[in-house]
Amino acid sequence: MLTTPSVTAAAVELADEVGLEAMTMRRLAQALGVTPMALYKHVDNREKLIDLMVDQLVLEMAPELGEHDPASAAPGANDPDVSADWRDALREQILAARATMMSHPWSVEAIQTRTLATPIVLAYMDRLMGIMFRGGLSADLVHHAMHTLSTRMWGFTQDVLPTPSASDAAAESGGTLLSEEAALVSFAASFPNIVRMAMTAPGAAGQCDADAEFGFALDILIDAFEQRRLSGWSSISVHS
Amino acid sequence: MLTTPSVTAAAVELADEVGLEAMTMRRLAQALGVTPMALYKHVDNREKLIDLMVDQLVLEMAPELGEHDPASAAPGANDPDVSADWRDALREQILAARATMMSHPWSVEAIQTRTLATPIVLAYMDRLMGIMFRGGLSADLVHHAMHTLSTRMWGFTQDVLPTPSASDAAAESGGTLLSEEAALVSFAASFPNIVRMAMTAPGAAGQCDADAEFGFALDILIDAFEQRRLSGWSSISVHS
DNA sequence: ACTGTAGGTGTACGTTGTATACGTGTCAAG
DNA sequence: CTTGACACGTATACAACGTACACCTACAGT
Repeated sequence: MLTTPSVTAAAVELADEVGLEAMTMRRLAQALGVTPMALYKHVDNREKLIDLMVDQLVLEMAPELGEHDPASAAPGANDPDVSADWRDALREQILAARATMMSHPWSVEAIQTRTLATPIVLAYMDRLMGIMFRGGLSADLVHHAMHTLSTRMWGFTQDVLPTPSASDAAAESGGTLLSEEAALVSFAASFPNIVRMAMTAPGAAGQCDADAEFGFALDILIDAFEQRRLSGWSSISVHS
Repeated sequence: MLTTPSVTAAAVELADEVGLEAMTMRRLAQALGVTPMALYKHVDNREKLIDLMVDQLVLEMAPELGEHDPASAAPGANDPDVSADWRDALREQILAARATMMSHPWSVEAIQTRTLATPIVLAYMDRLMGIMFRGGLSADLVHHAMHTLSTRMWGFTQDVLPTPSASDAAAESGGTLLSEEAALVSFAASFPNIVRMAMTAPGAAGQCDADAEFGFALDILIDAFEQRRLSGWSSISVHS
């Protein structure tokens, strides 16, 4: 028999295989050996289903967030231990998120298209804020930090650095057909800085280490937050 | 008569009004007083059309990038003047991008879904890198900086901080119907840190100043890059 | 035994992107 | 002047999508 969790799990599995866009209600139904409309007895619609998928992801990376009983839970029950520095705790949590997200390629698109947060998502964010509060950050700073982290709090960044193929450069050169080599020369003339970066940066000639890039950026942010905590930063004094 | 630029311009205008998703080929054709299939004489398909729309946006915010003649252009022709500090130049460029992007709400979604960079997009990135190179950053650091900027180099960040309504909290409390007030209490019990942040942070009670948040984050990053430039940072020494 | 309901099916509608075939006006070559 | 190719818009059609609606059917509670 179908249940909401079983449908969600199947949806996750299907999205893992074929991607989010190709995870259609019809294909999902077929994968479950069932009629498309059967899904709607357990799921409001496709959007809500994706909400559920994201929830499952969050639970996968932080199972504690599942036992969520607002009535009986003591405040702060979500909060993980922070014996060490809050910075380590935050980094660790975010890298855990990253590990999960990276194993489900569709999660990036899924999260970016969510408009409303589910309780589980809220619990995750609450946990992140808890770490910062216990680290001594002001509410003001926590607020700015959460905005600054943006999608990085989910362990990913939208990569916006394309690796254009040589054929792109060829296509770009006014329709003139060029050899691959000539195309590269033309490309270098047009975008000298891109070429300079690609040729000179260590490891950038091949593909770069996404984890290292992520860690680089994350450390910058966390260190900046700590620095502002120490100096008693406040958004008010900054106002123009 | 229809032309590729006129179709693109109409698409931008339509997307401005109804959003990217609602900018369908049929509606666009109707807006142009033409049959849907007529568009395909000037545009490969919907995805490519969105590419063109993004190009138009980039040209809107940096018209110089349009005169792009690889054969005759001297290397560095794209590069803006950097009489002042490279940091100011970079910030200025990115804030200019932000101004354009914010006036076209669909641009965020559009950019995030692009997979391949057009020459104009490459020219924009090349220009950003040029600013950094002329500021004295190493290729290594420029590379990391571009990754770290991520979508922020386009002047936006995906906001991932929801403002859940009270009804969400009610819906979340096990299906029990609660008064709005009771729902808020329940919410506070479940997500103490979110509530603490919302109640305490200046301006966070209402809605927060997105421009200020963006500037806060951007300054953190730019300052961090400068700091690493000064200390002769290299990615190699960092490797675990 | 009766009846409501949970959970599945079947059919159908409106909407999407776009392939294919068809016109028709313009302009260049013979 | 004719002709024929080509650029540009049209008409029709298809496959796929999400999902509303009506229906069946088996089991639970009275």
